[in-house]
Amino acid sequence: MARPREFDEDRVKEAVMKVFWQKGYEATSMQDLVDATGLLKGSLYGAFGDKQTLYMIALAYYDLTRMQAGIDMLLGEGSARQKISGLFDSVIEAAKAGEFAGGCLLCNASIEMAPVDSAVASSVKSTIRRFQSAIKKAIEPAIELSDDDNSLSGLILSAYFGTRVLAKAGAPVQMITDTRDRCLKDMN
Amino acid sequence: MARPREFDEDRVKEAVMKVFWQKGYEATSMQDLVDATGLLKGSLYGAFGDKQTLYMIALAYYDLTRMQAGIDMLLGEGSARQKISGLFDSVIEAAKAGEFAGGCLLCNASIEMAPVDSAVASSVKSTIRRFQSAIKKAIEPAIELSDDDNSLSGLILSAYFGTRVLAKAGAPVQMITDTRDRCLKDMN
DNA sequence: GTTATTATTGACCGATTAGTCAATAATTAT
DNA sequence: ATAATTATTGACTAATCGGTCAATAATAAC
Repeated sequence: MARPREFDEDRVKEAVMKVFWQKGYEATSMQDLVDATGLLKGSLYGAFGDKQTLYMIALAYYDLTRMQAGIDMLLGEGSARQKISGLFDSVIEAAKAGEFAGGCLLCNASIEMAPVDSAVASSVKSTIRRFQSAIKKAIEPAIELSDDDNSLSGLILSAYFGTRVLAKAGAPVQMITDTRDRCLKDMN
Repeated sequence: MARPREFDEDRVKEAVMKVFWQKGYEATSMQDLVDATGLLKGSLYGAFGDKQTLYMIALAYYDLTRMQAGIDMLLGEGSARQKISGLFDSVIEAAKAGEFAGGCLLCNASIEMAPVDSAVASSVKSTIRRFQSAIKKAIEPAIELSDDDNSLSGLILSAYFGTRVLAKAGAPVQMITDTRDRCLKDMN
């Protein structure tokens, strides 16, 4: 009963996400999003909303695609060691591939936007909770009964975010492998 | 032989640093710096240079004051456990005090600027190296001879940056104390 | 074919951006 | 006093910012 859209919604979300992922919120202009999506400004506003809304959509899409892939891996087949090792290996691969300097949109959003945008803060916190839960489940079989699994999952979570920061800083990959190896050592 | 400056250089650096620390590079306007320093735009440009140069100055001042304080603590008196505990306690205190959401300018710069500004990248990498060296020295007395002190210092470094991210995301303080406690457990 | 509805288009807006500059002021050396 | 030098001032610029909107186009229902 109306004119149909000429674009694929997911392709636009993916393109928007990648721009925010790579450049951050403030450094991204609406023109950047126009260039990346192929849509004109009016269409972007009409279909999705303003810049802040687009950022929330990008964040949700990152959670749905990238973070969920990690969570699925943590909850899937394999030993605890394999899973935690895989977590850090994905950071190493991203850093080597130069995928946006090995960065993580969730991490970037935590630093740039969460402190000044409560909607971002609550979205980020929710993803972090799910992520830590998955880590906790993944390491459960490997820790001693006397151990506190909260503290080890907390350490792995922190270390994971930390390696994302180090990767962006251009620190040597060695630092990431060191971090990974020492985390694995805690799981014998 | 010429008109003397009316401002104290360090006070201006401190003010500039705090604005960049709190808001990041892109979200900070020259007007923000004018407001924070009390200097007019022309004076800022004349005395220090453009926005990018001011950011580098802020970064150097952060290193000189905040990071160096941490390094001095790590290299000073006290047991290894006390020092590493103190590292994370400073994050907890900053998070509780709400000091710019517990953030760290070095960490922010790593994420926002290092990937797009090689001068920032090299400055950040240099500070990170000094910081890890201090951590390594601090834990040396506490680790077994068979241990690889590189990997433990790498883990602590990653975990430290990670807690900075978590603090900015507004994650519960529990996550930071968990991380701290588990790091200390590795040093028995 | 006509109507209703929605998508696309690109010109347009006021505000803000980083940065410049000529005029003026304050100092020291002579 | 005068000259030389540097700091302060605030008006100014061109470009870019996020966001709007009326006109046009494309579809489905009737």
